[in-house]
Amino acid sequence: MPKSAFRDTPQTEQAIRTAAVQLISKIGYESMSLRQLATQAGVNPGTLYLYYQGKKELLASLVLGYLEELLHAWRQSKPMHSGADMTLQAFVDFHVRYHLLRKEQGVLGNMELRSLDSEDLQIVRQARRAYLREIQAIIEQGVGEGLFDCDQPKLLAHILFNTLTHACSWYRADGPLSVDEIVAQYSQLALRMAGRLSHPKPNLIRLTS
Amino acid sequence: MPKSAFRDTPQTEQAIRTAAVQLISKIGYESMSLRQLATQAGVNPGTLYLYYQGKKELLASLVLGYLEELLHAWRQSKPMHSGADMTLQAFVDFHVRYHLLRKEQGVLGNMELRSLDSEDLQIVRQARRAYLREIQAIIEQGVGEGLFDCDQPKLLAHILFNTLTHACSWYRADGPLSVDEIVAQYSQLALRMAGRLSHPKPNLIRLTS
Amino acid sequence: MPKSAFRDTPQTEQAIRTAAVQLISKIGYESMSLRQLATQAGVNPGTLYLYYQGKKELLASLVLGYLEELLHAWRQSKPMHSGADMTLQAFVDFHVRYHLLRKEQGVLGNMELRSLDSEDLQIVRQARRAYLREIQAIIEQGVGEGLFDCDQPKLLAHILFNTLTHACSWYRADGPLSVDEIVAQYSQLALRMAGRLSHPKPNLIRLTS
Amino acid sequence: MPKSAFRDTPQTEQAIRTAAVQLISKIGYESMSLRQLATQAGVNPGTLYLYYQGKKELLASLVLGYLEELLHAWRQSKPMHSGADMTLQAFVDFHVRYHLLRKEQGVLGNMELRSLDSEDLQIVRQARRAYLREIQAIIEQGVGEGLFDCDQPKLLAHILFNTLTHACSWYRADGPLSVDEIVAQYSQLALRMAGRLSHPKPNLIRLTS
DNA sequence: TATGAATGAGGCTTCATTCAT
DNA sequence: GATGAATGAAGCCTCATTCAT
Repeated sequence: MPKSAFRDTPQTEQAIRTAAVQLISKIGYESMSLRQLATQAGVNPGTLYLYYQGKKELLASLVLGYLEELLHAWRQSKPMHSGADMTLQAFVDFHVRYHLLRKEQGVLGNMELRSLDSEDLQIVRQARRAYLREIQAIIEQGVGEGLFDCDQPKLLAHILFNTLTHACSWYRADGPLSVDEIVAQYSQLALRMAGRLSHPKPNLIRLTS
Repeated sequence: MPKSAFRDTPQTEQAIRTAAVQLISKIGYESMSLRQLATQAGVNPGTLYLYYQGKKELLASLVLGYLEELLHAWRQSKPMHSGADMTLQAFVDFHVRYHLLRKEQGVLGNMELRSLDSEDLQIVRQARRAYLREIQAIIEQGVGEGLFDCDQPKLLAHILFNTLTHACSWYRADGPLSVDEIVAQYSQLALRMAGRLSHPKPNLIRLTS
Repeated sequence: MPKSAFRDTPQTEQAIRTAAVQLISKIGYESMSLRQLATQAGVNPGTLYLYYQGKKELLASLVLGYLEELLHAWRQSKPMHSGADMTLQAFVDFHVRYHLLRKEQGVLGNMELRSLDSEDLQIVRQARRAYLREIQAIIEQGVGEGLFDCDQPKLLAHILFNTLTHACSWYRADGPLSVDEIVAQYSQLALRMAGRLSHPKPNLIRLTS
Repeated sequence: MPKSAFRDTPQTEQAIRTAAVQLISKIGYESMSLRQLATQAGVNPGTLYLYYQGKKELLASLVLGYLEELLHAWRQSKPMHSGADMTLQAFVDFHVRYHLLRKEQGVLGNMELRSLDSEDLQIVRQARRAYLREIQAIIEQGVGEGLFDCDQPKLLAHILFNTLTHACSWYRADGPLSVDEIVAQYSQLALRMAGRLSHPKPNLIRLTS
């Protein structure tokens, strides 16, 4: 499983990115000082500027990297030729599991992006939209198949993303629920939110995607 | 509709609180400087310290005030002697509407509270738990009545709070959906998440809560 | 034993003065905030300005009061018609005892007066000089009587004042030396510093002061 | 004449230390703002924090440096194999001259150390004690040699330090007394305070310290 | 006489950032 | 590619002081 676009990034930059994600998830982006980050990454504060133009660009890059990797990973693991209900379950499994195992990344997924420049913001939003479209597509497929009932697939995709990502804000490895159990919970929840019909209308002939 | 404990708060303090909520919702707590806040509130920076011991205590007070007012308002408006499905709908209606009309407050409901002292944090968490218990109670009532299907009511309450509050992070007054429509969407969603049974098992005699 | 010029000072002002001396001796003049002082004195910060024009004037008044009271008290207790050696001993007894029993005042006696306005400074210095002249007079009397040996009486007075007042900076009520023992130590020291002659030159007729 | 441990300190730090000693001696530690200090040292306020953790640590370092340099310098210049009276005179000569030529340092020697952290305070006190022990040793040697009469050598050392250091609080280069004359005055004073016996008891065999 | 709310200035400190080496 | 010293701006907070009541 490739580490996405940052596979062959120099060691120093990886150290910075890893340290940044950890720090941001622990104390928040605004609270993280670049001195702290540099210390944690084991480099000099000035070094950060060899890789990023400033604190904001670093954040943009992290969020973007997160979203791109997420999308990439999902595309790798999503099932082909499945019914929408199966695909949705696969998605929930993927998304929740991905974040529970990378709790630090979760904060990037739910982060308020108020700190970004509007330019960076647009790029990030685009990447986010690409991922949301994947969810939306599943829902629309399900509606088309008569499996789901949803009249605002785009909105639901947005809400689902928020709800699923939220898992990692309360999950504790030593909590009462295992990862599998949590995934199961969210899986059920997602199907319900999508209005999965117990008895799909089988006769309806769907012609469009 | 009571304005909570801060109804008869001195004019200056109200100005501070209002300005703080607006600023925090716009640029975030960490990004808000007390100079900014003072300017927006129309007072001198030093004046803030006549009302709060510091920036953190201000945040704690705001979040606490928000949670207490929220709980109070809900207790005022919640229907008595209704079935759990009706009550849940009433709750969604109340909670979503409340936040859509007070978008700035919404950020307080979803805010990471990393900035708080552990003492303040505990108080805030307690207030939050009190509100979550209200949701949990509805779900449990519904399960008891054979209307809902949920084996983790506490968790669902937590998730519901997050999902519903999330509404105000994307709602635009000039967007395509009206408040009523949004409320309807979330209402349906909430019922689904609670596993509302189309055909509740009427004959089943429930003895336990 | 009258409390000097501040005998019939209003209760509030006395509370302020007492609190101020205590606070200054404990944390220093610069470190003492007027809020602290007001709190300790049990009054409102604004009230201080009914009695003093500002922080500096308060200090000037305290130091002045201290010096005047000191001079007054010494004049009350100094022996008449004694030899200079007896008088010096009486002085040391008085001065050291006075300060050991009023440790807080001691700081006023050794305080750097850098914070004062030059006008206040002059007044304070004048009062200080008046007290120093008392010491100087004793020394000069002793020299005249052939009891002491000192060619810089004014300087010695200055040094003596410093040395004796210094006592209260190290004295602890629970230390190994009693007040009486300390007084005895300083008494001996003072006589030695004044060059007390074991065998005063008795035949020398002194005509000048 | 070694410049102590701070001889080969970077230029910037030396500028800070020098400026700090000057400012503190002129207006006092509490009154000195770090902005003032930075300006005087020709650096940016933030630069101070590259060398010291805060204002208090700076003071601790200055006082400690002063005491260590003082002790070092004295150990360099103290005579060997002299009688206690000669050594005491050498000490007074050294100590008074040292401070008259470095009036700014004098304030460090007499400073109230209320502003220090208790940890720093302990270190400073230890350094101070080391220097006082040098004085005490001279006195005790003199007593042992039958030259001095003093039953509280430790106390006398303390008082002597205060009295001698006090010189620089009134000395003016343009005053009536030259440095040599002042040294002579204090030299006589110190011998007297030590109870120098005109006719030491030569036959008395001293066995104890 | 005394208060309490408010102020403007300035305190110490830390920030993101730069740049010569 | 990386550093360490330095900066200017700004952070939170506290100060002495004023003034309507």
